[in-house]
Amino acid sequence: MQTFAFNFLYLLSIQMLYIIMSKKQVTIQDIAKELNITASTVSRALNDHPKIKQSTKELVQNTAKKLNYQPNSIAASLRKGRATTVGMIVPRINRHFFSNVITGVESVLNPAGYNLIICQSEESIEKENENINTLIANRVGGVLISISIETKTFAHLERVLSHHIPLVMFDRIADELDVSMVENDDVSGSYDLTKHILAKGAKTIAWIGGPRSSNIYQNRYNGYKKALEEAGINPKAMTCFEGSITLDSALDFIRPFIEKNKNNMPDAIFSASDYMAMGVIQGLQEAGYKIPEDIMIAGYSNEPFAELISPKLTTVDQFSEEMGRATAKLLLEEIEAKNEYIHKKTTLKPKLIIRESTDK
Amino acid sequence: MQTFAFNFLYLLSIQMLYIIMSKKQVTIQDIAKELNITASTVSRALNDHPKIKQSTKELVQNTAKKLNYQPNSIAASLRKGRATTVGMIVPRINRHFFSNVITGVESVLNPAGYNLIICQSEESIEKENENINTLIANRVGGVLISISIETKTFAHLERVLSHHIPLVMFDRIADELDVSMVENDDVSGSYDLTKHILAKGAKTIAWIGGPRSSNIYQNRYNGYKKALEEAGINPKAMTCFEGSITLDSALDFIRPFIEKNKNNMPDAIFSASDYMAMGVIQGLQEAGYKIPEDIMIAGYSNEPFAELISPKLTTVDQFSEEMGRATAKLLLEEIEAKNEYIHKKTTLKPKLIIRESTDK
DNA sequence: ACACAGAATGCAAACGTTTGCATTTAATTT
DNA sequence: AAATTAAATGCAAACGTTTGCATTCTGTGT
Repeated sequence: MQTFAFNFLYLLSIQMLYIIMSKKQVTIQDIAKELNITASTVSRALNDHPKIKQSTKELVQNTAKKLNYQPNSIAASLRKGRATTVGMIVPRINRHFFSNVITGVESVLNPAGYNLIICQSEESIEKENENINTLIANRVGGVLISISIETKTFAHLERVLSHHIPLVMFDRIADELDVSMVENDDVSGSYDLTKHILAKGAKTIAWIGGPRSSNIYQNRYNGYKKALEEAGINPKAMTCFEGSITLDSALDFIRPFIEKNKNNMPDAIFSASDYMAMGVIQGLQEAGYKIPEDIMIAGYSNEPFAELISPKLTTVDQFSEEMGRATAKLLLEEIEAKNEYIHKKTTLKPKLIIRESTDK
Repeated sequence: MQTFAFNFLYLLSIQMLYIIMSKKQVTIQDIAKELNITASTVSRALNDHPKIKQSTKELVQNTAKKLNYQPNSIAASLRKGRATTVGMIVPRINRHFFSNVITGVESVLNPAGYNLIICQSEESIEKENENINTLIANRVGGVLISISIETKTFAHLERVLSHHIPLVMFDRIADELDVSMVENDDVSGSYDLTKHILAKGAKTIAWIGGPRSSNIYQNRYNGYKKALEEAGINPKAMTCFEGSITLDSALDFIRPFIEKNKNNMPDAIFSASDYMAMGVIQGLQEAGYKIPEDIMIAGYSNEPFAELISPKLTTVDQFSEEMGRATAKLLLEEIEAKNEYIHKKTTLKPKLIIRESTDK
C-alpha cells in the first residue's frame, strides 16, 4: 500500500500536486511551469500556431490533458476584444419557426467555434433594447435579430453597429438599415398560394393576417393582391382583417363575420398565419361549414400542426433551418471581412404546400 | 456656423473628443479621467456600492451616459472568476416542451441579471460532452441540463462540479448524481391517465412509448402498470412497444399491429408521447377505426397540436414553464449558497387533460 | 483649535489570455 | 569554422474590471 502511494506520488510533479490540492483552476501558466517553457508557447501550441514545433505541441497537449486543463475563453475574449459568442434575438423561442432558425444558425456557427446567447424580445421594443445592451456588454462577436412587431425605430441596432459588432437581420427585417439581411420572399409565397386557390375555382378570397405595418404581413398581402389583380379581380372588394396572430384573435373575428355574411360567404379565406387559420377553421366547423367543400382555407408558415390537423392545411413552407444557415453564413462573412463593407441581402423562395384544406 | 461649432466643441472635453475620434471603446477609466477620480470609484459608483456618495454616483452615471459607456462584462467576469451567464443544455430546442422550459428559466434568470447560453445535445452524448466543454470554457455561473437519451455515464457532469459550477438537472434527471433536480411525477401522471381510461370502461389497454432505459418512459410505464394492477388486470398480457418517439415510428408500429390483431384490438392505446399518439391515430383512421368509439387514444405531454387535432387528444400537461422557473430558482439558491451543500429535489405534479379521444 | 471617528476615495494587484517584437537555437550556406 | 538565414521560443504589455487595504477627507464632540 505504501509502495503504491509512493509510486503514485512519484508520477506527479510538485506542480500537479499543488494544483490538485488547491481549488485554483489550471491555467496555461501551470502547463508552462510543468514543462519549463513560457505561457506564450503554451498558448500558441494550443492554438496550433505554425511557428511551434510539432513535438512541443504534442507535449503541451498531453500535459494539458494530464492537468485537466480547461481553457478560459473569458480571458481570451477580453484580450481579443470580442467573444466567441454570438447573440441572437427572436420575438419568441417557442415559435416553431424561430426555434428551427436557431437550429440552422447553430449548425453553421458551432463548427466555426461560436456559440449562441439567445434572447427573447417577447414582441416588446423595451425588452429588445435590454437584450441589445446585455449583448453589447458581453462583447458578442455578432448579433442576429428578427425584430419585434413593435419595433419601428432602430437606434438600438445602430448602437450595435457603433460598437463595430456585425449585425445581420433575418425574417423580420428593416430596409432602413444598411446591414446584411436574409428575408423570405413573402410576396412570391402568397402570390403562388393565391394563384393556386384561384385555379381551384375561387372567385372571392378573403385575406386575414397580422398588422400590415409589419413588412411580413404587408408583403403577404401584396402577393395576394397581385394575383387577384392579374386575375382581373378587385382586391378592394374583399374582406380583410388584421389582428394579433393567434388562434383566438381569428376566432373572435370569424364568429361575427359568419353571422354577418352567412348568405354571402367568400369561396376561400387566406390566412397569412397558420395559427389564425386554425381559428378560422374552428369557427367555420362550429358553424357547420365543410372545408374545403363549402369554403377553402389556406395558412402560411407550415407550422408542425398543419399536417396533423383535419383537414390538413394548405400552407407555405419557409425553410426555416435554411434561413438560419443563410443568416449565420452572412454573419461569418461579416466577421471575416472585419470592417470592410460587404452588406448582402439573401432572399429565400418559400414553397407552396398543397394539402386537403384547398383540395376541392 | 462657426459660433455653433465653437459652442459645440466647448461643451466637449478633450477626453470626450479623443474617444469620439478614436475607435476605442469607452471604459470606466475614461469616465474616471473625465471626472478627475479613479476607476475604483467609478466601478463602485456604477455598482451602487454603499460607500460611495450619492452625488458622486449621479455624476458618474451622467458621465457614463454622456460618453455612451457600455459596461464590459467580459472584463468583470474575468476578474470575478465567473460569468453572469448560465448554460442550458437540452436535447432539442424545437421541442415545444423544452422551449417552454427555456422561457420559464429566462423569466427567473433574466431579472436576476443572468442570461442564457443554450446548447442542443441532439440526443447525442458526444455533443453533450462538447457542450459541457464550451460551457466550462465560458466559466458559466451554472449549468442546467436535461440529459440526452444516450446518456448513461456522467463523467462530463462531474467535470462541471469539479470546476465548482453549480449544476441543476431537470426533466431527464439522473438520480446517481448528488445535485439539485426538478422532475415531473411521471408515475402519478400516467397513473391518473390510466385510471381515467379504465373508468371509461376499457379492459385492455396497450402501452407504447420511448425506451424504458430512460427514467421518463420507465416511470410512465410504472404508473400505467400500477393502475392496471390495482384494477386486477395483468399488465404483462398487454401489448407494449418501445421505439423512437416520433409519429413515423408509431405509424410503423401500428400498421402491422392492426393487421395482426384486427379481431382482437385493445380497448385503448396509451401512448407515452403525443407524437407517437399522432401516428397511432393516423394509422387507425387509415384503417377505418373511429376514435374514441372503436378505440380510445391518449398521449402524454400536451403538445400544442393536442387540442388542435380531430379528435382532440386526451393527454397529460407538464407545466413546462413552471418547471423552468423551478429549475432556475434551484440554481439561484445554489449560486447564493456558494459551496454549502443544499441539493434539493423538486417534484412537479402533472395534470390530466381529458379531451375527445377518450371521451366515449 | 484638536483629536477622532466615520465616510469617501485612491492605490495597486489580480483575473488568464494573446501577440508584436526581441532573442535564442538550429539548420544551412559560404 | 564563420556567417547567414530560418525556426522556435521568450518577454512583457495589454485587455477592462473588481476589491482588500491604505489613505485622505469631512464633520463631530471636546
